[in-house]
Order: sequence, then structure tokens, then C-alpha cells
Amino acid sequence: MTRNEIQDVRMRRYFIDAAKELIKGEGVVVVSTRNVAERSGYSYATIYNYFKDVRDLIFACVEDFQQECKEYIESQVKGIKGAKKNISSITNSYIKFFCMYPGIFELFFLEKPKVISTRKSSIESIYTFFDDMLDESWQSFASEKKISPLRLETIKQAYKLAVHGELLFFINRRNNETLESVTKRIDGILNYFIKR
Amino acid sequence: MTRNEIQDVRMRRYFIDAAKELIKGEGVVVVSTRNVAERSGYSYATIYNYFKDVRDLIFACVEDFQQECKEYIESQVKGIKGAKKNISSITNSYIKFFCMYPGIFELFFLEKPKVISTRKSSIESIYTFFDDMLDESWQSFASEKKISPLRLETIKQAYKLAVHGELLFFINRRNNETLESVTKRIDGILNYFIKR
DNA sequence: TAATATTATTAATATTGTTAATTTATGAGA
DNA sequence: TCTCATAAATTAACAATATTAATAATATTA
Repeated sequence: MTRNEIQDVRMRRYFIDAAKELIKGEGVVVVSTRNVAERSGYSYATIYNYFKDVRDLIFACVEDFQQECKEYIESQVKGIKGAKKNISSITNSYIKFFCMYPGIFELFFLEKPKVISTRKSSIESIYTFFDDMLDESWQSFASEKKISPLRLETIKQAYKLAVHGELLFFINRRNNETLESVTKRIDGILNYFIKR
Repeated sequence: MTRNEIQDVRMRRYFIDAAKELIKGEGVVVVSTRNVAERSGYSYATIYNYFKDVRDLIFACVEDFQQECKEYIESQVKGIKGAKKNISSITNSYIKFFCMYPGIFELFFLEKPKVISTRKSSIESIYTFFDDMLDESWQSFASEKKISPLRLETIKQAYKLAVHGELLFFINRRNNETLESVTKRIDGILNYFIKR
């Protein structure tokens, strides 16, 4: 990295961090050039020297948030033994993370990529993230229980879809549900898949 | 209805129809007072004589779209016999409807409630709509196969969540998936739940 | 140090929601 | 039919937003 690149990264970081705070706090809707600029101590027009547009800035937060989510899950799951317990624990942490920061869920799954301006990869990885987190556990579960690859695939997909359906319903409108009732239902579904 | 009320309903209809066209065509994002007004031949400010604000107008479209969706499904499912076939067919039509009009899915499930409206009732019915459409078929399936109510409940919920998870993934970013691959996967999941 | 290139800011344009002010249409009573 | 009060519709205006153009400030380099 040349000196200019270092400065470039640093400037982008100022704006990204400001945008991240806003997303965590009040959601994507409050991320405006003016808000981000104020929070980072620069003029709103300066942002356009470092990002194509405001959506480019918003999506630049994705990778950071993914890392945060990953670390949160790993901190919660550490030391847990057994495939089923791991799947359950990882899922619970995953759900909990997005319930803590609904703005991040919004960014990951509700926001339209629109002009998927810059890096497509980080957007796509949103959809494999959950699979990646669970892959090892599902593998060991399948070999433990002698589940065929085809059946495992169905279970994995159905489970993943159910978890995200649940999050979609829960986060967008809170229908008297609590985090507990949500995780309980998902655990019930996991049990259904696993015990049989 | 008095004459005034009739006129009132008619005026609201002009705006609602214009907004519906926009949502069907390009999504909620293009529903602005100016766009709706232009399409309906009135001034943008006139809308405020008939709707509290844009959210109120957008909300008014929800009920219409629900009815359209219901009628579409019923037209597709007419004459189909057997619980399993009915569940599958209703689900396929449901998915197909939202794939035809991703803007409606967006309005129903992605848009934040505050954007849609302050009123609750019709929003909540979005979440029971799928259940309502399938309830009868699930009941007859359960009695055919002697499934316990508790187990039926788990299956119903898991299935519903998976369907909406699938729609969430499919509609928001198109990951090389087609309507066929989506319905096939959901059918596979349904089979998993039903065959045993 | 002076010229040049880079970076940041201010000004300006366009779009949006919403309300206020104003104009236009309507309908009841003389 | 005419008048005028009321309702309805429109234009004007304001505030917030994204974005770009023009300008000012700063840093680099010969």
C-alpha cells in the first residue's frame, strides 16, 4: 500500500464507522450523507471522493458487520460440544445478533442491492454466511446419524430458510413475539429435523 | 353511502389504482405523491384531501393486493383434489404471485410497517394470510395421516417460514435461481414434511 | 518558492413529503 | 338565475435528501 492508499483506507474507515454506528443505532434509513458527514467531522460532499454514492457506503459496512456477527457467534458457542448443541447454539446466537441490531438484518436481507455497484462478493456471501457457520456441525451430525447427503441437503436448506423466515417476521413487525419465543420455535423445528 | 361518500371512494380509488400500478411495475420505491398524482390526473396536493399521508395511501393498496393474491391462488387451485396436492398448488401459486409482482412482496414483507401505515389490523393479516389459505388442507392432511396437533403445528410453522425465507432470498437478490428451482426446492421440503 | 495536483468545502440542482395560500368549482338559498 | 359560503383542487413554499459543479484549501514537487 502506498501512502495515498493508506490515507484512502483511513478516510473510508471514518465514513464507514460513522455509517455503522447509525445503522446499529437507528437503521439504514438514517444513513444520509449529511448524518455520516456530521458524525465523521467532514463535509457531506467529501464522501463522494471515497464512495460512488451513499449506497456504496452503506454496502461497504456489510463485511465489517459479517465479521462482527461471526465473532459474536464464536464467542457464544465456544466450548460447546456435540453437533446438535452446536447447531442450536450457533443459530440462537445468529438470531440474537440480528435482534440486537435489526438495522444490520435490514441491511443484509431487506435492502435492495439495486446497482450492486462495487463488490458483488460480499453481498453474495451474506447468503452463504449461515451455511458456512453451520457446515461443520451439519457434516458431523450427518455422519453420526448416517443421514444421506440428499436428505441432509433438504434439512439444511429447510432449516436455513425457516430461520430467515422467522427473522423476517420477527424483526420487521414485532407480533407480540419475544426473542425467547422465536428461538424456542426454531429449536422446535431443529428438533423435528434432527429427531426422526 | 351518501353522494359525498361515493365521490370520496371514487377519488381514493383513482389514487389507489395509480399507486398499485406503480407498485406492480417498479416497486414501492417509485410511489411518490407526484408520481401517483401524475398518473391519476390530479395534483399531488389533492392526495392529502383523501389520505393522511403517502403511507396511508400505500397502506390502502395492501388490502387490494391481498384480495388479488387470494383470487389468483383460487383460480389456479380450482378443481385440484387431495390435501397434499392442494398444499403444493396453493404454495406454488402464492410464490408465483409474488414473483410476478416482487413490488407487492416488498410492500407486504420488506417495507417497514411505519412506511405502510400506523393502522395495525390489515398489516397483521399479511402474516396470517398464508396460514389461512392452507388451513383447510393442513387439517385434512392431519386427519388423513393421523398427525398429532402438536406435530402438525411444527410442520405448518416450519413450512410457512421456509416459504417466506425462500421468497426473501429469491426476490431480493436473484442468485441465478429461477421460479422453477424455487418451487422445486419448496416442493422437496413439503415432501420431506409429508412423506413418512 | 511557485506551479501543479489533490482534497475538501460551498453552492447549486433535482427529487421528495408536506403544509399554506390561493384559486376554482359546487350547491343551497334568495 | 344569481350570490356567496363551502368544499375541492391547485400552485407556492419549505424542509430534507442525493448528487454534481465550482471553488477554496492544502499538499506535493520541480
